[in-house]
Amino acid sequence: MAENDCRTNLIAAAIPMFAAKGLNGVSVRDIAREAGVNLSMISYYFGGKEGLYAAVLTDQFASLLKIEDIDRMEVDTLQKFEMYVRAIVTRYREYPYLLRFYTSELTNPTPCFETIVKPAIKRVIEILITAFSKGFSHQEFRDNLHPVDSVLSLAGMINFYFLIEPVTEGLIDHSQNRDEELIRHIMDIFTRGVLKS
Amino acid sequence: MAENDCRTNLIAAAIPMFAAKGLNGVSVRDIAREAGVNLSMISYYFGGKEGLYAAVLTDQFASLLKIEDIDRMEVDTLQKFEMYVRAIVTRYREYPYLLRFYTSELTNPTPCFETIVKPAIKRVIEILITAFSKGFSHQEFRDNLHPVDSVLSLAGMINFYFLIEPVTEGLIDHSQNRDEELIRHIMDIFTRGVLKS
DNA sequence: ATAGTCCGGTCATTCGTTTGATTGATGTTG
DNA sequence: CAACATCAATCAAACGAATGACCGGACTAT
Repeated sequence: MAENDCRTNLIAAAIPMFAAKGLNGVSVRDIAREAGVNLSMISYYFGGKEGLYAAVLTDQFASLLKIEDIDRMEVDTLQKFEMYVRAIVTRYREYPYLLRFYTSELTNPTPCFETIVKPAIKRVIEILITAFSKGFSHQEFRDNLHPVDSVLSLAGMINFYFLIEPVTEGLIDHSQNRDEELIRHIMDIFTRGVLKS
Repeated sequence: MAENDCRTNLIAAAIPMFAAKGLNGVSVRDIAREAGVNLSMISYYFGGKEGLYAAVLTDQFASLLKIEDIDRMEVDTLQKFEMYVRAIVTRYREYPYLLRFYTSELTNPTPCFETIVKPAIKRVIEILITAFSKGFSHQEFRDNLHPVDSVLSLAGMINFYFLIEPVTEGLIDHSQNRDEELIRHIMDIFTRGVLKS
């Protein structure tokens, strides 16, 4: 049997459960049963329920840092923004539960917020601000734009689209088929919104 | 003694507690203690913990329906969008915990989501879509825009700004002083983003 | 009096954690 | 080679604490 099987099974089982109901909405017994593993393995491998939750969050948010790559690329500002939007969409498709942890921690923060979630999100926002400021100093954007507001507008458009899905599932097709159209749409509005004339 | 004092105190105490930690993150004993009220009053007035939570959500989301007014006003489409953004900002200032319930239910839905939260949010989105479609048929907006995507972009910009506050509090001033600048900024990007050339 | 309101106390569950025993694989020693 | 020791991994069982719900009685104002 593969080593660390218990550990792996526990994390795999915990991800969708914590994502759906939050840290306090799931019991360790439910997780252990779902993982097909003995209850005490949670304390054994993770030091307790919160440790398992922290391991899940670490796993999920590690993927977000692929966005670091954008910071190092030699492309123009608007291309960087499109790469960001594309990266977010890709992340949420690869990690269907990431956004749940993202917003759950923003709304009902646990001790993991300060240590895991906030640094990861902050890093992404800072990368966007840096990109915007560079374009701004090159006079690409309108003078009266505020870098943080502008960047948060873009981030809001793409993140909110996924967040609001439980409400809009009857109004619009949220499948992967439409991702390209969505990206084009958001970049279209944002580009015309910030570019000069 | 004021009538319904217990009931009122319980709701008032429960709002910030449920908002901060979610339905499962708070115990009825904590709420009762904070309200200065006997524990059994929760069952007496609300039939249990979930009943109290439902009462809190009903109270919070009732305020959102003031946005219905926008639907009936005889102003042009872009003005309606600005009224929406203004209404959202005003709601979040008057009800500092509304957004927490909003996103908490979107992320970790309770039985209240289908009955209280989803209908309220859906109604607001439909009002925006109606407004957009009207402007669209009047050829105000660019042809290749999708009504739902466009409307969600606007809603995303303003809602995400407040949602992300715990991360950006060091980067930008989130006080009420800057609300007008924020509204102008978002409307600026959105207007240029959707209007014809 | 009596209906509405409030309270202390208690119920059965469920919670997260811990214990002590057992397993099986590996290494060590005579 | 055989007997023993060591170790991490796993298990069933149990722990005490906390949970949400509820009961019967007491208070209060009409």
